Formats: sequence, C-alpha cells, structure tokens
Amino acid sequence: MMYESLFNYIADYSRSSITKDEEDLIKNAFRPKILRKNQYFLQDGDVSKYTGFITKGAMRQYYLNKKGDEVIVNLFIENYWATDRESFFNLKPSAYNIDACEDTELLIITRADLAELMKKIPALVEMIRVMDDRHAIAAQKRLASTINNKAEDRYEELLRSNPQFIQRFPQHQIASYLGITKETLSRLKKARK
Amino acid sequence: MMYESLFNYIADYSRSSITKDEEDLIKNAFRPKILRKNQYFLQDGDVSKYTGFITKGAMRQYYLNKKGDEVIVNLFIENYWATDRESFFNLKPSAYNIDACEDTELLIITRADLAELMKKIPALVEMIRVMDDRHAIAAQKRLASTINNKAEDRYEELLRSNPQFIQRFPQHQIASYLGITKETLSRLKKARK
DNA sequence: GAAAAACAATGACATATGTCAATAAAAAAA
DNA sequence: TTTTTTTATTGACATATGTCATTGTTTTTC
Repeated sequence: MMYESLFNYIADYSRSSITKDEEDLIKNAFRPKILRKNQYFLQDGDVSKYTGFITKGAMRQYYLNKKGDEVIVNLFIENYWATDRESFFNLKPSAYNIDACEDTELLIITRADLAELMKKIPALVEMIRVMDDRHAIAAQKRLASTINNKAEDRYEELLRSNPQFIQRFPQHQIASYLGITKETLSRLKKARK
Repeated sequence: MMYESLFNYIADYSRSSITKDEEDLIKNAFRPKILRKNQYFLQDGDVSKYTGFITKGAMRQYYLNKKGDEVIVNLFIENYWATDRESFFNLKPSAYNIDACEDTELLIITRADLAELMKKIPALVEMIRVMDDRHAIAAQKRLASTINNKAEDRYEELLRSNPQFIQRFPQHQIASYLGITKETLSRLKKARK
C-alpha cells in the first residue's frame, strides 16, 4: 500500500532502518490525500500547512510573474516531497501555487506533527538531514547550470538527470521549468535532430 | 575575540542559548585559521576537509569552466560559512576553489569533530537545521531570480539584499556571481544613472 | 463524432547579452 | 615615483533567446 513507498524512501535516506512500531507511528501521523488533476494542493496566499510525499502522480510548483504568466519553479513526481518550504516552516502565506498535473496520491503531515514524529524516530531526523544536504547540492548545481549553460545544454542535462519529467509534463511546462520560452524549446528540439 | 561572533551567530540561529560549558567545547573544537589575501582555503581536486566560519575578511567560491575562466558561485564575508558542502559531507574531491579575497580569519572544524560536537550541543543542531532551511529558501529565490529576471533586475536585487558585496568585491567578480559578463554589468550601471 | 481547448511548430522581427579589441583609470608593486 | 598589474569603460558586431502572430496537431469535453 501507499505507506510502503514512504518506508522505502526513509530506508534509502538513512542508515538506521525503522521498526514496526515506528512504522505505526508514521501511519498515524501521515494521512492519505487524493488530488484530481488540476486540483490545488497549495494556493498562493495560503499557508502551506502540509508537506506531502507523493506516492502516485505528478505536481508542479509555480508562481505568477508581473505579466501574469506561470513560472514553474519545481516539478514533482512519485517519491518527491511537495511543499513550499518557506511557508511550511515559518507558517507564513505562500507566494506559490502547487497543483496536480495528473490524478495524484500523497501522504500529508503538518509541521507540528512532523516535529513530534521527529522526536520519536531518529531515522526521520537523519532522512531530513540527508535530504537537505542533497537538496542544497542539487540547488547549487541547478543554479550553476542555469547561469552558465545555453538553453540547449540545460535541456540535455534535464534529459539525462530527469528523463521522466520530459515524458510526463507538457513541453511548455518543461520550458518554463528550464527558464526558456516554449518557442525556444520547440526550436531547440528541432535543431538537435 | 573571534569566538564571540560564532557564539552570537549560534544564539541568533537557535532558540536555546548555549552554556559556558558549551562555549568551551566549541572553543576546543573549532580552531582559528588565518588566510592571506589570494590564499586558497580549498583547491579543486582536494577534499573540503573543513567548514569555516568567517570572523573577518571575504572569500569566494568558484570553478573553472571549459574555456578556463572562473565562474563564481558564492561570495562569503563575515558570519558566512565557507565550505564546499558536497565535498565536506561526502568527503569526495571538490570541483571548486575557495580562496580569500582579503586577509581573512576563520574558525574551522572537520566533519567528524562537528558531528561530535552536535551530539553534545543541541543548539548547534538547531542552528544547522535553521541554516539549512534558510539556505534552501534563499537558493530557491536566487534560482527563480536568475531564471526570470533580466541582468539589471538581478543587480538591483543584489544591491538590496547584499549591498556589502558590491562594496567589497571587484565588479568583474560581482558580474560573474550574477551570471553576466563584466562588460554587461558595466553598461548596465551606466544605463541606471 | 463534433466542437472546444490545450499543446506544439514555425516565421518575421526585436532585444538582451556575449565577444573581441582597444583604451582608460585605479591599485599594487617595485 | 615609475612601472606593472588589476580593474573598469566603451565601441562594433555576433548570437541566443524573446515576442507576437499564425497555423497545425493532439487531447479533452460535451
């Protein structure tokens, strides 16, 4: 069932594995949430009350720029955590929207419940440390890549690092995520052949 | 003396303050390091053995791209931590250089010693959590800004968020940090007037 | 299955930024 | 001070990418 993928994820991200008791604690603390395609998980202006572990589906995080068009900052699929971190940890209104790109299943938890759980489950604390670490490294790389590489190189890089994204998200969303226009991405793909 | 700024930093970043005993533990674990201007703190290919808290001075982190020119990814001044996180935590060779832009004083510690210290000082653990958190948020913002804003807007943003940088680092390094050429930055400043 | 909506491709043109070379100005070294 | 090195400015031109409008294609909805 759903929780299995979360248990596996925790095992992957921490040395110490979790006990049956701990599994039960987790089952009690995280609750399932189902989102239909296009449904919001978080709306701009609301507090990101939950962090959600995706067990099935795909989501995106974006904001609206001055001109009013969507700028995608993150894409999420299975085994990703969806939340606006800033809003979630500081309980302040978010500037982002997060919504489902496909029918999606999540396991969600509040900040307070997560904090409680971390007191009881060391593996969870370690998981978060490792996640933060990898996250920081990945962010550094994505930034460097954005600054220094041409649109084409960044697209190639995404093809290598996250081929699933290209399958599952429409091309204009991929373009936005890469920080280029859909027209540029379209031309760049043509040129690659 | 030097350690005061570290103590203040920890106090700022965690709710629980630290005891006199904990201060002594910290003094024993972190050791002072002085770097002359232009001296390396970390060289590309070496493992980033230490993380360093800057008490005085300024540093930069950069790599050499294919063409062989320096690409600055981070600038550090007082109260910043200088390390290549990926290398420091995984003890693998770094792809970055970190060197001093001015005569610089740091308090340095190894990963192992830091881990030991974290077992003894809860405030330190919290500090790191908060740092990671803010770091992730800042990285997200910097990425979004890099992707969506024009060079000029990014410069304005830096003027607002880190005016000290503009004072202390030469303009061509600021340009590199912003991901633009020195010529573009020069022109952009002229146009602003 | 027809109509509507979302998605993708393409052309013409505009603009931001990069590149290269020259020169000037400022700072550091001798 | 003089010389050298580093830093900054400027011009001419090249290139990547954006913008806007049009059309074609695919997917969704009724």
